[in-house]
Amino acid sequence: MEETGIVAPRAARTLRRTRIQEEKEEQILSAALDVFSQHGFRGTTIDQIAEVAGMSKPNLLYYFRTKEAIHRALIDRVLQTWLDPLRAFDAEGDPEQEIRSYIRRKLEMARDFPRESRLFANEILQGAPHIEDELKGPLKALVDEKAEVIRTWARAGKIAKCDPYHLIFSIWSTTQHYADFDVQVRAVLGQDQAGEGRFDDAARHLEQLFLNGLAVKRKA
Amino acid sequence: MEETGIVAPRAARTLRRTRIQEEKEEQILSAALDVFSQHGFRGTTIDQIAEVAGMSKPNLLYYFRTKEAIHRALIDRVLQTWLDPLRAFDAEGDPEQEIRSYIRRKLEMARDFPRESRLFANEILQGAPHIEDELKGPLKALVDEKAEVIRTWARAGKIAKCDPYHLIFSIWSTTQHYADFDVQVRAVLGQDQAGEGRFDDAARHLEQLFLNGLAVKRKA
DNA sequence: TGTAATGTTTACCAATCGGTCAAATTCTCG
DNA sequence: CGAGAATTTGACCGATTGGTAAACATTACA
Repeated sequence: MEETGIVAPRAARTLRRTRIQEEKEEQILSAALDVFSQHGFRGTTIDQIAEVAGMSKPNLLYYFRTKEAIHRALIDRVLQTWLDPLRAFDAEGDPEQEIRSYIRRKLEMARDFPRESRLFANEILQGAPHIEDELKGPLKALVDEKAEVIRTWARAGKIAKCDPYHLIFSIWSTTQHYADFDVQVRAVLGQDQAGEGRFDDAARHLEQLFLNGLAVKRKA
Repeated sequence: MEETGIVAPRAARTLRRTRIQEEKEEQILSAALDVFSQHGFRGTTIDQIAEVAGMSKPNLLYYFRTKEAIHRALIDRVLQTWLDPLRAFDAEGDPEQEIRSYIRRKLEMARDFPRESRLFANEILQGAPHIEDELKGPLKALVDEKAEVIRTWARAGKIAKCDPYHLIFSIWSTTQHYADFDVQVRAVLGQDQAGEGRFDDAARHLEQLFLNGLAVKRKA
């Protein structure tokens, strides 16, 4: 019946959102982000979310009627902001600077919103049952558009010829790796890298990698 | 009581494995790989595995006493082979060729063993509760060793100076992306890329990326 | 202040969860 | 074949699952 992710409380007659509604829904979504991003949709229980959110299960279900509704609300919200950096990709800008800042922005998101990244990763890993249409529609359209920009740069000789789609995949995977595989990254780097310094190192490394590669040889 | 992942059937008095044991355990592990890699540990039910394996739940539990035992057996097996390509990294070899074939090997694994890759990704996403020690011990040791090799190459001027750890992360993430994020990759590329051609494109792209970067500018 | 709408809790439900058990069946090997 | 081991099954268990019903408490607002 309901189509929206965020569902009005059952008893609600009005369409306006109360202060309490605002607060509680925020609590729930934050708690759900914690749990969903770690255990995936099926591995998450409503009781778990309710406990993290600090409320009883029926109370939680007063705001979101089903587990799916919570999940969809989260996914919608994340999808909306997740592609902003790519949207910011400017065809008129300087290629080097555009790529550099795209990498930096994606890396900042991995650092500042790791739960969102993992939620997305979990969804894709499970075969994207809830967002297949989003991927094939809006996402593909956006990537197609930006791929054309990159291709133009390459044709103009501003960057080396390359497959723009796989280039985008490479930027996505390398940056999101620091959110999704954080545990592994920490384990390998050891605790000397306890702080956030690894993100600066990663930024330097990725900028060099994408702009210069390993410089083993040159075509020209 | 039991420490091993693969548990001998309860009634077994002998230590030898029967032909049936061999077959059934293989069926179970393959089915479990399907389900675990898609839904993670907590999202997977024994009934599900049993159904995919084509046997009853009690029958399955005759071969593996608990859900955890199945999962551990799988993880152990995957961990063992997953790092083989990195182990093959040869300090004496030609840097360009070593990196090239490492990328190719990892990409082949993403193509041929996507379930294994996703199982691993799921485990890491969930905070690596079952393999933290493996990561901090054997994995870190191996990476430390190979990082030193890369550093030596850089010092000898054979490749550009770079952070070897983040270089390895980059290779891992870009290659595994084609297994873990397969749905997204397919969605973005469209069905024209229905076959396995995307792996060849990816190989070409990644070789160029890592060896030449985008060649926007040169240090020298 | 009163009252209707909003919010919360306790008790509960059917279905599914991981796992057990004993009986029934099939296999192996002398 | 026959006997003992190995395998398979159905019936079952307590705990947990997603979700509901209704009584109760609180809030907003006329």
